[in-house]
Amino acid sequence: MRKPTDFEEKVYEVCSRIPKGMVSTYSAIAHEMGKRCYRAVGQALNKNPYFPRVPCHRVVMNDGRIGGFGFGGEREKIKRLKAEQIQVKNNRIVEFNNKLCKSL
DNA sequence: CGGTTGACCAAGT
DNA sequence: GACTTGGCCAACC
Repeated sequence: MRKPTDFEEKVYEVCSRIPKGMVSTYSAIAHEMGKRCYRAVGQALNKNPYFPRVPCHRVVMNDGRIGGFGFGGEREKIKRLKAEQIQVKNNRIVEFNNKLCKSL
């Protein structure tokens, strides 16, 4: 396994700050780092060496879509989200604007 | 050091 | 609604 870069560590750190029952977006995390590297954020989460520690399933697209998930695919991600009272309908977060946590 | 690859985004068709 | 295009940025080869 490769050692995570500073960039990736920052992504994991920010991601771990997302409160339970809330979600954030790749764009928001990138913005928190003062850059627009939303794609790189996604790649960092795909590797995600700190799986249980970092709740990467709370990170979704800017439109409220699910996006992807390395472990088990979107199905598993939706399942995990439902366990935190975040409901997903037709591949979209229900009341996404209400659950979204933009400031970390 | 140039080209390809993504858990992306926005605008156009 | 879906599909395509161009842009974006770090990691990888």
